[in-house]
Amino acid sequence: MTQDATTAPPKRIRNIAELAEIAGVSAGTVSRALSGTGLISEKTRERIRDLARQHEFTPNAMARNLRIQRTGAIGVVIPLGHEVGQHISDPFFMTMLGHLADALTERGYDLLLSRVIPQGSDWLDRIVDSGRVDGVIVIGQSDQAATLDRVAARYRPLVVWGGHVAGQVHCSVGSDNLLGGDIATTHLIERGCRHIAFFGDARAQEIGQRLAGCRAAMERAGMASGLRIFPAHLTADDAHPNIATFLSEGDGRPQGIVAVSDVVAMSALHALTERGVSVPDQVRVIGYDDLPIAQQTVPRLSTVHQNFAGGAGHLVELLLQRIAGHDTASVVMPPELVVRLSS
Amino acid sequence: MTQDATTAPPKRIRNIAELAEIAGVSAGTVSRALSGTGLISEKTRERIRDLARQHEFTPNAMARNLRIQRTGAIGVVIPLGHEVGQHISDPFFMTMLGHLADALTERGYDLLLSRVIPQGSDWLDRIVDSGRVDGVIVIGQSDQAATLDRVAARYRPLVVWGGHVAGQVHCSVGSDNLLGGDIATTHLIERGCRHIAFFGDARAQEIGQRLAGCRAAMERAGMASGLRIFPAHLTADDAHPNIATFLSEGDGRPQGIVAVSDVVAMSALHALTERGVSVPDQVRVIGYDDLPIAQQTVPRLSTVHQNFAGGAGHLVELLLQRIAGHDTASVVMPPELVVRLSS
DNA sequence: AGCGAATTTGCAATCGATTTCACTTTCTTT
DNA sequence: AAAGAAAGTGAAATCGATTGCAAATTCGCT
Repeated sequence: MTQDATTAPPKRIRNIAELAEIAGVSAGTVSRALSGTGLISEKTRERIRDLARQHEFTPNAMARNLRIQRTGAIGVVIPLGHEVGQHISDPFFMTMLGHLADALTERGYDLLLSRVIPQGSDWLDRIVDSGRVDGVIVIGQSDQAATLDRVAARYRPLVVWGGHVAGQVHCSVGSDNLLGGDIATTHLIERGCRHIAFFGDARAQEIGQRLAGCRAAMERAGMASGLRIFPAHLTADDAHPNIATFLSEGDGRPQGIVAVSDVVAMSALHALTERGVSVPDQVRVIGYDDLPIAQQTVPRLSTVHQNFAGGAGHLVELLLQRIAGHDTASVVMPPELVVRLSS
Repeated sequence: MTQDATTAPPKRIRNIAELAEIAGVSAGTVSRALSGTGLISEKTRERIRDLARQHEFTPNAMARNLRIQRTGAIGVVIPLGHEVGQHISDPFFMTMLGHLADALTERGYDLLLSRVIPQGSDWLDRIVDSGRVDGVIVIGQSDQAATLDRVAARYRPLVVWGGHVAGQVHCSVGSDNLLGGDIATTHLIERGCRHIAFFGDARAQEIGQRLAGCRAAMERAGMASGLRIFPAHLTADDAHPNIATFLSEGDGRPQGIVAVSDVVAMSALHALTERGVSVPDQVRVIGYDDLPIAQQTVPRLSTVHQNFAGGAGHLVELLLQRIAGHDTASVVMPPELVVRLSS
């Protein structure tokens, strides 16, 4: 069985030393030729690179990482804290993840995905101390603000997607949830809603902020008592029972729903239409996030736009700054009201 | 500034040797105590573990990986080949990714995400040869079957989500696309459609198979000439122009649409309702995948169910088998017709 | 041709944990 | 109490690439 030497190598090279032997040089020289760093003559560099290509040899990444003390990977953590039922396939996470994958790939980093259900308080320590990543991005604060602050105090390359509160230790990127909740509610008030229902579980920090914004708007309009809270989970299915309760209140029920996310809003929309309640005529609905699906609902969903692409860019940018040893301030982006047909 | 010794360690331990010095033992003993392997007395093990906990010390993963020659990470690759516009946030990828994350985490593996736009034919080689992962899962064959086969011939721990064709080299897990296309089409025929439109770009292997199934069903019904093909992209926005063309055919237009995915179907639904075409009365629509969003459309989408959870489980299971050195056969799962309200 | 300067290359230490082998300590058993 | 078995521990080699330093080669110039 004869093989073409240029396409099928006779023997697989396992490490830099073996290639060095074939090339008749030392391991150090091979390293310099392949990595591009260090002084080396153009001639031997080309010769060794050709040889490496012929033998389909790639230097072992683990050894390299150990030596240069960096991994070239960023950990992206999705904590599913207050929401046991919440799944990683939630469109919100996925939209964020997609943008992060783009931004990180562009800068030459790999993305190590961890989906954790925080138990105790050392879930994040395990990740940052694992030595597998150069930095960590946490998507969403959930109800873990204390843990985030504690770890951030000792581990610099950490940034978090979420809300900002005065005095927080960790560096965060996110939109102004207070303002977001406010403009969503104000919008419904302007459309004539006197009683408003807030669908969301306020144990998560960001959501608590949106609720606060919602409250502020109601108070400003002198309608503080018109706010009713339904602790809807973020999963689509869980919204249905809440809708049932909601409808059971008959004519005294709220005329507007401020949903904590587009997914919850979508679920509410669906449950309402199924029961013959017309949106927006009988009940107005507004979501939060402005995910791609918000444009595909019937009627098309009004919502509060969060700039995910920009946010992902900020997250990565700030993280690289922190990896480089610089200090960074949190970023708060302004949310934007997008009025479509559901409100 | 006095610090509580149990919560705030005086000095950060950098490696196993430093901890060994504090404990008054050798590095080897610390390794044995922490890793759980090897003979060691229960007493010293506990003592060293306590010490490690106090000092918040975790052994360096890169060094460990280098020594034991495994990374504990699986590469998950999303090739965006024939669909330039296709985004990682496509719900299909995300659903799959979510299930994979679950299955891998459960088995103690990390997930290294790569989103690649295949250029040339070495995109996959770079990943499998990077030395950063113990195995690779590719989500979707796109139009890269040749590359997959070539790499699979030399790199064992590789499994692919997608269709199966006779003689293929790589190990795949997926549903029977031919049958899936067939039952979707047959269903529309049974509902009285004489002319049928196929929305999808057949350059991708799986989609070509679905189209073939569609053709087979039409021929069996003696309606081979009633099939029209629209090369719709998988992105939501791209479907609109196709719908426009579709509608411009007036009364001679097809009465049924076989969409290549739920996303395309959703987009079609939306475009149709927006133009006042009633579904399913005037046009029947059936999707493919049965993503969570299929239950949230109006009207709720009929579709061909793919078992993603089971598929992800199979992918991981087979991959681990192959990592262990065993050989594995491809898995073809039966698709299932789910009739809801759009057909 | 010869000398010093500028490049290249080789040698060996290093990153941090694992593991074999040899040695010491402890425990059984008669 | 002594011999043998069993268990625990330490020293050193190992995984594979990088890099500071020294040695060797090439180059330029008179």
